[in-house]
Amino acid sequence: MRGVQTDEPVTILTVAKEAGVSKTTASDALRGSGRVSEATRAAVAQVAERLGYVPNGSARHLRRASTGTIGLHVPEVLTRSSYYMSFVFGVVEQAARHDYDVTLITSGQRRPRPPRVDGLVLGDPLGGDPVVESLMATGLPTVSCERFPGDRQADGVVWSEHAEMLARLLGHLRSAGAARPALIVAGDESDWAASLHRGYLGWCADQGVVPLVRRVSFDATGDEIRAAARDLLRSEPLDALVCAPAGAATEVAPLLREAGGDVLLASCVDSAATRLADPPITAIDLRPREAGASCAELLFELLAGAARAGTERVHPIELAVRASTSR
Amino acid sequence: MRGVQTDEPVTILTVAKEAGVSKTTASDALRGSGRVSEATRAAVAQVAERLGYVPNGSARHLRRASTGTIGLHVPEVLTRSSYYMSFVFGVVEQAARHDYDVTLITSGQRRPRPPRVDGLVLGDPLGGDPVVESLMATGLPTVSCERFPGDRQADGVVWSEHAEMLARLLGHLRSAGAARPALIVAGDESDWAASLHRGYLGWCADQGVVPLVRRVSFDATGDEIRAAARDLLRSEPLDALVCAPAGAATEVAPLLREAGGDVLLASCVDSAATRLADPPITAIDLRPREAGASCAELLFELLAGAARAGTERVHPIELAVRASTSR
DNA sequence: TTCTGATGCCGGAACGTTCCGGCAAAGGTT
DNA sequence: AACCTTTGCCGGAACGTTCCGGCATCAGAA
Repeated sequence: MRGVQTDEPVTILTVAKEAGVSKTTASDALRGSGRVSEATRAAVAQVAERLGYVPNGSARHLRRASTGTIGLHVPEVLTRSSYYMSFVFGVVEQAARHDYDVTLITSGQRRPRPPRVDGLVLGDPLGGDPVVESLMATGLPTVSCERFPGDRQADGVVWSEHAEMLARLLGHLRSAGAARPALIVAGDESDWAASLHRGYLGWCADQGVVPLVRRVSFDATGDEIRAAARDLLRSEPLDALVCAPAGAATEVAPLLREAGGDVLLASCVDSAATRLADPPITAIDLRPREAGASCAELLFELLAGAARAGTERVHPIELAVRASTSR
Repeated sequence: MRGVQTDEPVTILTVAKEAGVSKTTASDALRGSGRVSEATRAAVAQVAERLGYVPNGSARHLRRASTGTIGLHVPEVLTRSSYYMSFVFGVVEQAARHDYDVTLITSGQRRPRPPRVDGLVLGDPLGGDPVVESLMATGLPTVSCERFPGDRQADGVVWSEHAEMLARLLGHLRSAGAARPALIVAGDESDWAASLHRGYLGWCADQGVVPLVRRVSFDATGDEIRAAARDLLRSEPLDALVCAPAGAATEVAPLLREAGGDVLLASCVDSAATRLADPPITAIDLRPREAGASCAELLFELLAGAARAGTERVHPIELAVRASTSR
């Protein structure tokens, strides 16, 4: 059995002819538009099903002046992080549900003009990123995951309560015996890092704790992060350390272990690496796949006019407490 | 500045009119088809550039009876593995280079009929996977990464010399003092695991070593893999362990450490987790991103007729020797 | 009966591109 | 000079869909 019939494509004209109606009626019946009797609609639908009719996307998009595609941008620098990978999958999955394709836009390739897409999803837009700036300037409907750290915001924003969750994490550390948890966090070019920093300072102020922060660059290497951790270990008697950047916690874990001292360790980004570390590392699960899906969903609502520009949505995140933060 | 001109789309007719030629000539000039003088070609190209002309993909695909999209399938069970994520990015990147979009096909969603794509890339097709079977039956040009463990093969195959590389790894372990390296590997539903198993047995036969293998399921959990490792530790005095499944090595590392015994450890799949483990774990770098790109490239050559069905290509992989395999 | 409006269906145009066939002019060959 | 070939360009058709406007038919109201 060779499988499907590859001989000739079945178009709406084939369906119409077979059902004994005009192409207009066939189209209306299948689309639910126009005026068609229930009997005809059912008959056409059945014929379409039987023939295995699949509408030609190109023709539809040409007629409709849409592309059937959304663009997705994630910061190039962290492309390899599993967070963004999951995020991408979430977007793709949700887009597929709406019969949309996704075109990946990387910072790497120069982008002289707006891409042929109906809308854009920006994952963690960085302030000052020229590609993001140019995408925001296209005027296309846009949804960003986390706020854009600039003057102008995207038409839709999906964000999470990072500051609040960090406060919960810090509270957990304190109840586990840490008097003064330290923080390693990136600069304010991403709204996520900025929120964490702000949340940390706020918690410290509330609790009467003297802040202990080291800042690293957004695309910090393992060496840079270890240097920051070593610096913390040198300067103070450290009892707990929260690492914001993805992968940072696993990178400093060996350092803390060999330093002895029983330092509690937590990460602001959960991943397979933190889950499988020895001991497993307490982390904030950002649920990236669901975040991606949520961004895509909001974009489609914007495109359909079901949501209006300026809509913001909170994406719930979770705290996964593990062995690394118990004595 | 509001950015680009969103007023009215610039089509090939706009360009033609502006350049003072017909749409046919404009199209020929830009596409490089037909007969156009060099002077005209340059003039049209310049006008197109100036007006920021971007050809309408839908119209082109409609005319050309192509979709401008390729489908990509990866096993659902390991979607979260960073190997597949990198693989996907490799495919997307290469596709973008050819002005193609990529639609992700997951095993999850039921797929009643062939998707509207020009061709398919199958990452690690599993024998018996119904989705893979149905995709292979569509008759669409298909490239698989690793052979399909069934009767019929894809039109193009990109594969790596896993058996040979494993032999090299085993040789390295032996020269590091291991007399009888053990192997934890999945069953033969994937060609990759089957090759490793075969390669291991071959090496053992060559070297006069008695094989020591434990098999696990393809989507083995951490528990299943740890159970296999514990079983090995119990049965024999273990001096070296090679873990085939992605992530398996990092899962058994703590076990080996607490067992003492100084067991050498290596993984058949490199990842951030193995690189960052403590100590870093020797692993085979499958270069997934490049593998994805290679699959996509082969598919495009098949589509263009530049490669013929049945083409096979070897994708080079590398051995990364790290601290986990030295005494 | 005739008018009105709703209902069910349809023909044709349009979306922007590519490509087939054709036509005039220029150049080359007998 | 008559003929053929090449070159450069063009008009029109086609891809498959959606949608605007129109045309019957029929039921109910006048």
